[in-house]
Amino acid sequence: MKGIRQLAKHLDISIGTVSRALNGKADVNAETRQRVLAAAVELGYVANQSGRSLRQGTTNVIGLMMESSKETTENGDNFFLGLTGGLQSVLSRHKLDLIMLPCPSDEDPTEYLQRMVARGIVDGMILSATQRIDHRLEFLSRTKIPFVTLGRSQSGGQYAWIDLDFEGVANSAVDRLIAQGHRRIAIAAPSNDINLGYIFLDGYKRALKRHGIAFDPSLVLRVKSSEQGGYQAAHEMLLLEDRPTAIILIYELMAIGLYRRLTEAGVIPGRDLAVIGFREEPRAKFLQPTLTCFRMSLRDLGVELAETLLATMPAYAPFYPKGPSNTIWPLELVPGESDSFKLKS
Amino acid sequence: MKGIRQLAKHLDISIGTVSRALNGKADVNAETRQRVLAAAVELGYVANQSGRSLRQGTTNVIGLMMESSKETTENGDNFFLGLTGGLQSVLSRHKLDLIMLPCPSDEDPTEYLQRMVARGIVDGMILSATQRIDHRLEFLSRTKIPFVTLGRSQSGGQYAWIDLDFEGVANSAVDRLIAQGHRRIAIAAPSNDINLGYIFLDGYKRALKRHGIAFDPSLVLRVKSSEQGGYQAAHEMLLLEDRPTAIILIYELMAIGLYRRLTEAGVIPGRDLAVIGFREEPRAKFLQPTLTCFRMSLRDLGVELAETLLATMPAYAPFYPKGPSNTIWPLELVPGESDSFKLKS
DNA sequence: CTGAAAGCGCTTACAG
DNA sequence: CTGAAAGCGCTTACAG
Repeated sequence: MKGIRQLAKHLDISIGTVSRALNGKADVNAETRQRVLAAAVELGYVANQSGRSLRQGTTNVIGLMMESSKETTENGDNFFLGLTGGLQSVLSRHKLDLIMLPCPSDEDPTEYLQRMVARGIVDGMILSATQRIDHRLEFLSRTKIPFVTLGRSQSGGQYAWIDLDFEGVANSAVDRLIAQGHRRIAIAAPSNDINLGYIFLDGYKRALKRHGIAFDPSLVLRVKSSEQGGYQAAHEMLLLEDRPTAIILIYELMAIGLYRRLTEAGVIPGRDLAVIGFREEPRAKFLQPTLTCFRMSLRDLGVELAETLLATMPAYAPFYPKGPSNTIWPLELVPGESDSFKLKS
Repeated sequence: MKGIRQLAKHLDISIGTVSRALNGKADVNAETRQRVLAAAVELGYVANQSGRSLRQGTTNVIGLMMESSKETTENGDNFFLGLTGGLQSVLSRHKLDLIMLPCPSDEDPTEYLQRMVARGIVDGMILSATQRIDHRLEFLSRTKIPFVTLGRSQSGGQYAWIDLDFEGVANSAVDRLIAQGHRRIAIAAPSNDINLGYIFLDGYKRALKRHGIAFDPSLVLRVKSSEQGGYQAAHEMLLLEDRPTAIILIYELMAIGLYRRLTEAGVIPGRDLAVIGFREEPRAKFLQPTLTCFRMSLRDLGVELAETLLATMPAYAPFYPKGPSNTIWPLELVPGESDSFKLKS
């Protein structure tokens, strides 16, 4: 005999009472509860999750899906680990555990997600790397699994999401560069179908328009979201006939590769070319000259993601009355030396 | 009605036959099996994991425990994502799923592990960041949960582990530096209680002894396993009265911070100071001059970890007859420019 | 306040 | 080859 039955026998009471005591139900004698709690600690008893899940229909587990693409893996990405702290601080309030689900790079993300959901190992999902057309969202909407995404999509209809303020970043960056006299401003955008690339490009176009500058497609450099991509972007930019005087990057690690290619070519950031990076990154802090970029708290973002998800789950919605929400997450400009020069006109 | 019952009703057969067909049991009529399989796909049926787990006593899930310490998080760590590909390629052979379990930095790792194990959400565990004294190993040994660790420990008695060949790295690095005329060789070792620091230090001492060089404790720089730690190591080294002519690093990202501090001080790696880094890292590939370091395949290591774990699990041991094993994982030296100069004597 | 019992969704001996 | 039934470990109406 094992499990709750053993514990009940040990205490010479019924398993029902043990369960109620352990789960903090009100109608349990205070002394009985103490005895049960003490015995549970003593015998190291913790309720088997499969038994609970089967009975309750919930697993008390929230999944964070990650796509371990080759690109991500090779370049390192502390993004997810950075989120977990904030996520867990919220989830632990409700005794929910967080697990990370790495989708193998050779498996279709939608199929992987379907498998995980159908197996019933999570009560809710947090998705990232949202694609412009993302079948995962339709699937989750259809099967009524609570979820929140980091990143907007054209798919999925009404759903909860949080996304970075790409529009704001594009505006700040373009305004700043134009104030310094720049007119030819390139951007390095991801070459895949991730939605943020499209959103950023739109923001960039609108910002240019506001300043009466014509959009030049040749200044949009499509590269991988990686250091190598940054290197590639610099390389392609240097080959342009009418070379831009400034560049905005849309992935944090691009700056490292970009600096390297520029250095090879004798082009000095902040003197010969204005560079504005994306998210502030410890690894990019060591760049010389220091990079102008944007700051945000991964932990706070994790908190917001968790609260937004819980707001969509009936069992927790009362605690988070805001309901399923869509949030644009602000980033704060951190001035560096990489764009601190006025263009001679 | 839902689940297997609904599927069975739809097909007008018993749930037992549905289950047997789905699970590939031999004693099912071929045509029946086809019908079941087709219907399952059509209706999107996948067996509920809680039901299976409860009945079978296994979850078909393997956990990879990660400690998202502040240090790790801030510096980014693609190490785990790099392992997942190899891990999953093995686990998927047996229809096992991999989940990553991030231990919150404010929770005791042993307690976190106990909670996860007691809840019964995994059949086996992969541990990392092994400490010299690591209570997790004793706990897992005691409760007979199959596990493998990345990193040796003094705890836990007989158990399966894989560890990097720190001794080999120390030997190669020291031999190489001494061949170039170096006698004062510093090392930057982690300041926490992680076991690899101790093992590396031992290897380093033995290598020095082999060459008849006295060990000088002041040349052991205890710093954080991060870029900042590398910066700190360079800083401390520059303050030493009798400055070393070479330094060996024990964490891959230290090189980046170290280079930065050296550059600030006008000390050029590969000319004024020989530097040998640890694991080859895409992020460190951009360093100039190129870093001498050690290469290994994270994917292959993932494969080995998974196979070693499965060898300890009765249900899978027949496929991996090597049994619970201890493996020293080799690393291959990749010569760079950072130590390619002969010391004038 | 407590106990006895039902039942969550599966898999698997067992009977035929 | 298939069906009927037991039972994995829990929680929770229900009865007292």
